[in-house]
Amino acid sequence: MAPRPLPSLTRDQIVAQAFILLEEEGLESLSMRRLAGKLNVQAPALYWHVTDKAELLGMMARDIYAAAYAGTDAAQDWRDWLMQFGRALHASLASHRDGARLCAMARPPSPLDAQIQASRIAAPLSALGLEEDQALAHQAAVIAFTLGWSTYEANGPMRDFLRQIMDFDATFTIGLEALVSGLDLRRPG
Amino acid sequence: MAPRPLPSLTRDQIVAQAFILLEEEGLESLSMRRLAGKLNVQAPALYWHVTDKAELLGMMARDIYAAAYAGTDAAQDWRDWLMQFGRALHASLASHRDGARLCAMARPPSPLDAQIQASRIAAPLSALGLEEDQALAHQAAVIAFTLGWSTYEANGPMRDFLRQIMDFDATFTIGLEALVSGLDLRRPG
DNA sequence: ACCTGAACACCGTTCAAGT
DNA sequence: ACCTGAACACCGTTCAAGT
Repeated sequence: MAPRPLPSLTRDQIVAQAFILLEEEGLESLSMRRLAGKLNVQAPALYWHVTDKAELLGMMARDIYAAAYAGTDAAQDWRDWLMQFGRALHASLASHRDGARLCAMARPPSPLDAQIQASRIAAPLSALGLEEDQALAHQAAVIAFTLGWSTYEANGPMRDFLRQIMDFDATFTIGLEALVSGLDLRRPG
Repeated sequence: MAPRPLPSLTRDQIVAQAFILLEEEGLESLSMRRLAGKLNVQAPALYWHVTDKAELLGMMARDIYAAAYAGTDAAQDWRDWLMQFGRALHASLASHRDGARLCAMARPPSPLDAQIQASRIAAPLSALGLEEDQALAHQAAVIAFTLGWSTYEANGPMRDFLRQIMDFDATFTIGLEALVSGLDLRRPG
């Protein structure tokens, strides 16, 4: 009765619990009301910490991408970096139920200054010798391929069908290698 | 042959009206109730023609893919076919509001026999000399890349951000070319 | 065969009011 | 500052009943 404890909600707590709920029930059942229930709070309470559900999903997607960057170690060259990053993103998307669908529908949080953001994103590849334009284009290609692939992988019936006719993980790696090799061909020199 | 007393609903009508509603209001507002309203019918009436909303979305996704295949003409070789198909799919996804998100969440309709379906899908590339395994793997790679790319393109804030730092269409084509070239490298001979 | 009316069990979000 | 209670305007889906 009357549970009014000192620790109040934080955005991090909300996101963490949202991931738990996602794992347990799937994206369809990830509602603000259920999430609030898990946090022993009424649904409107969430709106003090978060502007709307889209922002919450955006924060979750941000975490999934962040895990991919964190899983990409120091690389020999930009091709190595892209391969590592593609595999890490693939793993990160697969590590959360409906991770790919979540990222497919999430809007990016806080549109900061585009140029600053761009050079931050390009930084790891720039450090390996790519110009910023190329760094962004190549990374976008790898993300698109990986997100698209993971989308199919996350689609139950589609996955069951494709599993019967190909080795899913091996074919992903082959495709990723093909993409990175192809990007290499376009390099001057 | 036998004349019907009144023109009743058909699945095709429902799908056609769903595309109109999608264009006008977006995926968020594509509800069974609104769709029924547009068809001058009550919502439960739709459930006589369609098992559920997921099936309806599946039929819409099927049409989007079908347009991509229809937009792929006779090709010189399998690389040409993949390039054409990638561009046609890109165009088809972009031609409907939220087309990529729709395909990302739709489940494929009617899981027929996997082997039969597989050879149907592989047919155009098999005719150009690819073995069925390669045909499926290469087509899956192109679809994944294109769907993933279109997903970002359809994401309003993300698109606005990326537009500032790259030429979206040109970079798509470059990535697609890189992917297909890279697949070519893996060909024996 | 095909559709309506009414209902069930939900949603996201707002907002005055409490603490 | 942080949360509740109550409400608004919706959802997808089921099902008995009508035609």
